[in-house]
Amino acid sequence: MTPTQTVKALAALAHETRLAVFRMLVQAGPDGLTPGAIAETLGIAASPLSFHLKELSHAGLIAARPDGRKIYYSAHFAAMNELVAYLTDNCCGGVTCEVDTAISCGAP
Amino acid sequence: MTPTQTVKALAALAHETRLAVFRMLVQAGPDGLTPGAIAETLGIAASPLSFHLKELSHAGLIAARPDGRKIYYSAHFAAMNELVAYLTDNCCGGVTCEVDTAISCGAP
DNA sequence: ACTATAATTCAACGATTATTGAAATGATTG
DNA sequence: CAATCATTTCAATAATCGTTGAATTATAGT
Repeated sequence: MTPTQTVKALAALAHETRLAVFRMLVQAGPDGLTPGAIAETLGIAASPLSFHLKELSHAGLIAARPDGRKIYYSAHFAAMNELVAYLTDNCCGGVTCEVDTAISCGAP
Repeated sequence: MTPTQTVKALAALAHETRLAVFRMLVQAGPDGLTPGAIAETLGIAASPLSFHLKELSHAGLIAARPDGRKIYYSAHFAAMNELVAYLTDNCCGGVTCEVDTAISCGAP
């Protein structure tokens, strides 16, 4: 993961609505949720949600899976994992520092 | 950690220079680094670095420890830990999902 | 006290980002 | 094929963020 990609991902999460959306998707698991369901739960309009989903998608943090006229968005757990790993990489120079950032979600 | 605090922390990290600074401090460990050392390594001017250090500090991600006319900045590992925990909280609804986000840095 | 060093502060300009509501796309249903 | 539902796109406005360079504080050494 390049610094630029990491900055993109962090910027995507650095917004109250998008952070809430991402957490919803993380908690929802691999099946994901539709924009309609998210909008209803968070009480926001469809238009801004679509904008935020695109931001998260662009940052590689979520994936879209069309199904009929619905679209299921789900968290991209590998990307989340890499993001965390990037932040904690070579923590304390690798000395006197135990880091465990393994995150295993979704696919077995 | 509140959503607002989390957004602040993520926004602080969502910048190329600040991300590089934070990673330097994470790798440097509890002793930290001075702005002078950071500025020289990253090849940036003192003024913008000071601005970015303040941002990181405001977000609670780093701490300042004055020593004479130098100031040592160090990563606040607990905050990093909480940030990661917030992102992965209740991952997949806690079902069929193994998450381990323990990060132990600094003090033995 | 005087000078040099370490770091911060300030104001102003330019650039990026978020929000709004209306209109458009695309796919099912009757 | 027309109606409807889910979602996206668009343009304009408002708000926020980052950079610059000069001026400022505070400490250390002579």
